[in-house]
Amino acid sequence: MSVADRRANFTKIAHRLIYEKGYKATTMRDIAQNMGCDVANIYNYTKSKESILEQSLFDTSAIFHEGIKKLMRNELTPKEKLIEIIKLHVTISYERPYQAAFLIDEWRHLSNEKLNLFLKERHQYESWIFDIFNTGIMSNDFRIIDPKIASITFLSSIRWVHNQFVNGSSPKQRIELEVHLTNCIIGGYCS
Amino acid sequence: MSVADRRANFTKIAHRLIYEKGYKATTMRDIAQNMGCDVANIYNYTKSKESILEQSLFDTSAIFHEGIKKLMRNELTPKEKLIEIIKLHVTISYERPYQAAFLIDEWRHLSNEKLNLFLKERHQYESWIFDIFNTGIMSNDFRIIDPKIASITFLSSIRWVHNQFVNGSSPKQRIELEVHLTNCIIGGYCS
DNA sequence: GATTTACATCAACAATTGTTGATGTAAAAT
DNA sequence: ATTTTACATCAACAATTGTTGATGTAAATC
Repeated sequence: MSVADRRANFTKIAHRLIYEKGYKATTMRDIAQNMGCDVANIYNYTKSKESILEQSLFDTSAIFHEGIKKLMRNELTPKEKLIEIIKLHVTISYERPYQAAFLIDEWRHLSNEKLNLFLKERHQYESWIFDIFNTGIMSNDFRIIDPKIASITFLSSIRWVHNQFVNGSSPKQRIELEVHLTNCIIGGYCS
Repeated sequence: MSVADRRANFTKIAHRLIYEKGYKATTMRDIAQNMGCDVANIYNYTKSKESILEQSLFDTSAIFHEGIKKLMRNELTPKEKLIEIIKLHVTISYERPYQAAFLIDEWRHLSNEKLNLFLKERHQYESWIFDIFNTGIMSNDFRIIDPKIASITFLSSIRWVHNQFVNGSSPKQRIELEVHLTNCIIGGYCS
């Protein structure tokens, strides 16, 4: 096992535990036990408990931002943009289900300054979604509805996707989920 | 302030804190401070920290079960049943948003025996939803889709509703949300 | 009026928490 | 061959945790 492998293994174990028990309920001793080593040894892999959460959150947040920025530049219709965003969420949730979950369940355990930064990033992401609905409603691509409610419900219906992938899901299931979500969105929002 | 009022006040404060910070991160001293009294005094209102969570979870779970049992007895079409379930979730989430949130976010902090009981209740609830989709797909009321995926996505899209009500929402917003959810469901699942 | 119930404070407990320092060894890089 | 990096253990810390017992007072019930 290489150095990189061992570090990856630590991260994987830590993320799995935090996912299963929650950040607060996961102790450094829990992680150590699951790695088969002493508590103090954990600090060879991470600076602190919070930095585990911190890195995961901001890494994954950045991936979401990259994805949405790319598709916002393209000349897609509002409907096509929503479909691309669904794909983005499914892909990330498939590739890193634990970390996708942290973005929803564990961000509040960040310390104050990091928390503010995180909330700022999240708000920006939500604004992009809002804009898509706002534009799409004005242009008659979507049904007439409060764009705020629409963007919130849209986000909510794709936020939970990671749950389907935490126990290992087949590529086929992934496609089926993506298709279904796309159908629901089109059926629910589009005119 | 009557005795009942004071107990209700304690419950309200405790629930708000647990909602905001999470069960593990909320200490008995936090609750005491927000009540303006000493820590030990809290134990005049509750047997233990866990019993606060326990009571909330099983109380609210019972309300959901009552609601769904009643509508399953009625001779409704699958589509009408879904609409009634949406109403049920919106109503409960409107009346007790914190407790609705605990059903999703905090149940895992129950101790072993209570946890098993809770999971059993939840599984039963999910089975009812599954049955509705299974029936509705066979009868051509719904589009052709894996009933398991359908029931999971359906539940996911109504699970978050409490978020809209935690900071006090107007009756008008409540109606608008209910209408929108109904439209999305009909558009997304029905043929 | 006497008694029970509800509410309050203080001090203290045992357990658990994240983290550090001292110390050592095996592997990698120079 | 030497030095640095990575990994490991042990003991201990200060702080925080849920909870209890002793003790007292005000309010409600009888």
